[in-house]
Amino acid sequence: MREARTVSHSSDVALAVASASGKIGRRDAGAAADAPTLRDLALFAHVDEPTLRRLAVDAKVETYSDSAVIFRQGDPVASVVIVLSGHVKLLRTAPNGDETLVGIRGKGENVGDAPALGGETYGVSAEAVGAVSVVKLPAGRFARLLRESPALCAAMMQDARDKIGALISEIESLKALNADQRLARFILGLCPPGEDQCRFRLPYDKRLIAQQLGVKQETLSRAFAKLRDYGVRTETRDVRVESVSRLLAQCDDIGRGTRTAGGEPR
Amino acid sequence: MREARTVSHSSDVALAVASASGKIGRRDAGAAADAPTLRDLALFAHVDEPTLRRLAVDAKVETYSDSAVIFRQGDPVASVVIVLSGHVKLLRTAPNGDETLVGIRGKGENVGDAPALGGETYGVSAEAVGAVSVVKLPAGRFARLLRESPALCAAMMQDARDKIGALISEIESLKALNADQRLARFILGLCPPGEDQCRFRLPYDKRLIAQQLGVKQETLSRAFAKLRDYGVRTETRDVRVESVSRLLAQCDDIGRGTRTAGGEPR
DNA sequence: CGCCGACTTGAGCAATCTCAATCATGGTGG
DNA sequence: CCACCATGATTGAGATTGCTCAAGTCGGCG
Repeated sequence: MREARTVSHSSDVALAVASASGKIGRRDAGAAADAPTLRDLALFAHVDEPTLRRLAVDAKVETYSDSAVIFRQGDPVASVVIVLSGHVKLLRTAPNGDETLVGIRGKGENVGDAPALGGETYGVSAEAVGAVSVVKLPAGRFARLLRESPALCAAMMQDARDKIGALISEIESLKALNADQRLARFILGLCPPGEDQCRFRLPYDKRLIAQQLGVKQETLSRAFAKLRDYGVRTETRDVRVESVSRLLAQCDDIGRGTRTAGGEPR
Repeated sequence: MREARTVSHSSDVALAVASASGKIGRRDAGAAADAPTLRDLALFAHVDEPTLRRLAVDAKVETYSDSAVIFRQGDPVASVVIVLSGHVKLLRTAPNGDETLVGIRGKGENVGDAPALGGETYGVSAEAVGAVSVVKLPAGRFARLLRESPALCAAMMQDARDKIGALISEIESLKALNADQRLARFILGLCPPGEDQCRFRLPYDKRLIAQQLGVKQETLSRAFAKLRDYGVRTETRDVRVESVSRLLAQCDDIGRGTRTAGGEPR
């Protein structure tokens, strides 16, 4: 029940779009001095320049502090929200008040869907996980441009396809995998590609990971413990995977009770 | 003609569509859904006539018998498939061969996503549940028209939004509800709106329902048994719900173990 | 130094799965 | 018309997984 209206900062992004300003791009522009912020987003990579320029008008960058509400399920869709830094969690609230985590969006990801012309409402609530900054593009203008720019349309369609694919994968996970396997898959998804042995930091705390995987925190903790036997070592928030390929191969084994622990053939 | 192994019938739909003005609609009393027009599909309700007409060129109606494969995960996307009658199940196959049901499409529903321009592949397999007839629209032409018709684009975008919303609801179900509650919700979704007491027939067999809900068949059977106490009576495939509103209200109760709720001993 | 939040660990219990047997039901061939 | 089989559905009993409740650890920070 925090209602701090925790937007701590809000600024025009138009400037940033017209001229890469360090504050937003947060990377030394270098040769890409005229590469606008919106253009940097993978989502808009192939969108035509004029459309992007018009999108940038009225675009705003906003920052939120931990647990701040970005929009609420049921609110009229006012803007397209894209994460610039930090993570945003998506929650679905049931009629009885229960909240269920239904997704987490990170850097570069579109938090909602493409807006329709008319007055629709958000199907989920979005809330900041730690400090977050986002770009907001007014929904009305966005919807209009959507009708005029096939490239923008294609981009949003691709985004929708990707989202659908990801959601289907999650359903598959929930239906077909047990907690240990889901965690293994989650870890594998975090490993940088290329190296077989790797080391990285969890993107957010374990409580949130537990919700994402659809298990209780205690169960997640035990799952982490189990994965130690499979070459996944964690200390607090740092993870080291001894062999990505091996973990991937053993994914099926994990979760089959203790019977084949030692690799016993039957 | 084509892989006639499972396809028992294939015909041009172009005629039917070209004369969308209405005469073809229900020309003969054929068995299941014969030669409907594209315009009759809710999906295309607001698409402009010229686009629809061009879509209809090369459109085919095909029928499949039980368990026939309509397309396979990994296959290049050849067409947009829309169900005319019967049901189609969507399966995701894991690298280890496990198949998981990730969706069921019924009459009027688009089986896949909007096709992209380039060579993408299906992310799931589609298989007939009982006898099925579908319209197939060539993917290439569809993708092209998508770029030229904002109305078609809007229609597909809305379809994507709906799908995403449904998938999120399913994830919410899987994460937050137990088997009994999921079944209750499923039943509620089948009740025709309006009446408080109702009676209907399950759309497919309980085995499939179990997969859809992510439980084993035995568990589903016990869940049905439990719902009897809440006014849901089933005999084989017919269902009678004594009070939809009451069931809806009790949805939370169902599944809270036997401890709370001065409940009923059986 | 002591508290707090995040995490871990333990013990018992509830939900679900597994294995197995039984029971309808419908179709089929004799 | 009936014995018989195939399939789906139900039911029972025991094994597992994951949840709940309850401590206990750990690291950081005022």
